[in-house]
This record gives sequence, C-alpha cells and structure tokens, in this order.
Amino acid sequence: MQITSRFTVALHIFTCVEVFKDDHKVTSDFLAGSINTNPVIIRKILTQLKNADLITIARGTGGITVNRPLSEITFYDVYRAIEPVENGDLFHFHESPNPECPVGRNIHMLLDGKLKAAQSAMEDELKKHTLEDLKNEALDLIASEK
Amino acid sequence: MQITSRFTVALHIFTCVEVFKDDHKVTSDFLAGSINTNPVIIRKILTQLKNADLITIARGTGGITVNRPLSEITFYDVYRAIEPVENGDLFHFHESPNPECPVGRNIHMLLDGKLKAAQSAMEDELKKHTLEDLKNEALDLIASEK
DNA sequence: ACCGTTGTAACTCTTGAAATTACAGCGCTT
DNA sequence: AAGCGCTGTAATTTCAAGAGTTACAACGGT
Repeated sequence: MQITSRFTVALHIFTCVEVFKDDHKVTSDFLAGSINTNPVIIRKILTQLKNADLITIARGTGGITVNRPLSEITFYDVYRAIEPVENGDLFHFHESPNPECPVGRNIHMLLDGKLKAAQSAMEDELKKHTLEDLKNEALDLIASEK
Repeated sequence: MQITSRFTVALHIFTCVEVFKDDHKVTSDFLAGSINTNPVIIRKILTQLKNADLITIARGTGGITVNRPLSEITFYDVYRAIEPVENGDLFHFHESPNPECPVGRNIHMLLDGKLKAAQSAMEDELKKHTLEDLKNEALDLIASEK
C-alpha cells in the first residue's frame, strides 16, 4: 500500500500557484494541464485544501490564494489535509484478534506504541519542509535550466 | 491509504510462535484462531516470510522455525518481507506530469529526495525494534496478567 | 445576460486486500 | 501402505478506494 498520489499532486499544485501566479490565472484546468490529469481531480483536492483552511478559492473568476505565509505551511500540513486516513493511523491493524488468546488480547498493547513512533518519525520528517522551501527550490531549478 | 494489516498479522504470528512453541504445535489453523482470520491468509503470509528466509516451515508435520536469532530480526525485516510496495516507495507519485510545464518537468527532482527521507525516517524507526524485544515484552505482559 | 470557472453528484474502471472453498502434495504415525 | 494432519496454491467472491470522466447547477465578473 502506498500513500495516495493526491499528496504529491497537492504539492505540485502549490508549486504551480507560486511559480505562475503573476503570469497566468491558475485555474483547475490550467493545473490539470501541468499535472496531466482531470480538472475534477484537481478541484476535489483544492476542496480538501480549502477545508483545511490552507487556501481560498475565488468562484466566478477562478484563482487560488494561499491563506498563510508559505514559510508557515509544512509538507505535513498538506499531508494531513489530503490524507483522510482513518484515525490518522498509517498502519492498519488486524481488526479482531482473539481475546481468549494471551497473545491476541495483548498484541495491540505490544505494537501500538512502536507503530505510532514509526509513523511520527515519518511525519516529523515531513514537518521539516515548508512550501517556501519548495517554491524557492522550484524557482532555482527553473532558472538553472536556461 | 494505510499499510496492510498483513504486517501486524506477521508480527502477531512471530509472537505466537515464540510464546506457544513449547506448549502447542503452532499451525496455520492455530494462528488463524488467535488472529481471528482464515488459515489461508496465514499461509500466504507464512509463504512471504519463508521467501524472505526468515522462517522455515515443516510440511507434513506442520510447525514453524525461525531461521535467525530473534535479536537479529527487526520489524523492518518483517515489513520488507510483507509489503510488496512497488520499488519500495511509500509515496505514490502522480505518473505523468507535463514535461512542457516548467513545474511539471521538475517536480520529481524537487520532491523525490524529501519523500524518500520521510520514508527512511519511518523505516529506521522500525529497525529499532527486534523480535526479541517483542517476545520479551509479550512474556512480561502475559505474566503480569496473573 | 453571457461566459469562464468552481462545486458536486453520479458513474465507470481498475486495483488490491481480505476471505473463502477446494483440492493436490507432503510426511509423520501406526 | 494407508490414513491423517498439515501445507501449498489456484480460483473465486466480496468489498473498498483511487482515479478518471461526464454532466450540470451555481457563482460572479465583464
């Protein structure tokens, strides 16, 4: 199992918004073109980002505004906005171990902490990168192409 | 998206093998009872563990033997044996960003390293725990029940 | 009032996990 | 050598979710 591509799509969206906002109106159609997918997919992701209060979307006109300074939005914020994982658990535990078995009734207690730690390690790593980093690195890369 | 419950099932299996090996013959039926699932599910997971050279399975008689000292098998070893993630990538990247877009053709280079780092952080955390830890903690927990 | 855009519902396609049934193959045990 | 318990595995079903697509109502500048 893998984490949905919606996450990388969301990061792609933010990058496009920042790189192109002065030159184009960044619409879901425009984004769909860069990401090479369907505009509706983009709109659904934008809705999730809006619900997480990360962006504002203008109806009628179209156009996306980021609500907070880029330096205050981490990859983790985007991840949490996008991944609707139940309880936020990365690891899916088998549902109903047998309570009459000594191992079965204790297995959760044995593993939960360790799995949570592994998940947190990943999430903490995501917190290290902000959208500002992403924007700057994108601009550098594009500039160096010439 | 979540990591399959097969991973926690595999850890559950190892725990049972260690806790019960002197008292019962640990068969896929027995394990299925503790884990509360179907014996065939167990056998498939056992096959994966066998292919990864972690265990040996006796045909005819039934019974599972762990191939290495428990202290030398980490959660990560089990994870890798179980999770058939393509390329081993935790994050699924959107397939085909538009190469004609400056962002589209650079997005992989921008994100790959960061995503890999997040994945590695999680995996390194899994490497910190061995099956020996798991066994000892299980025995402690069970003993403290009485 | 028009037009470009967003918001959403409804549907399809595909994939994969999980569960289940069925049965062949293996190897002790007697 | 025959029986029995167990493993190995194929085939099938069920279910959930991601991804893509079509269609259309709602919004808001021009």
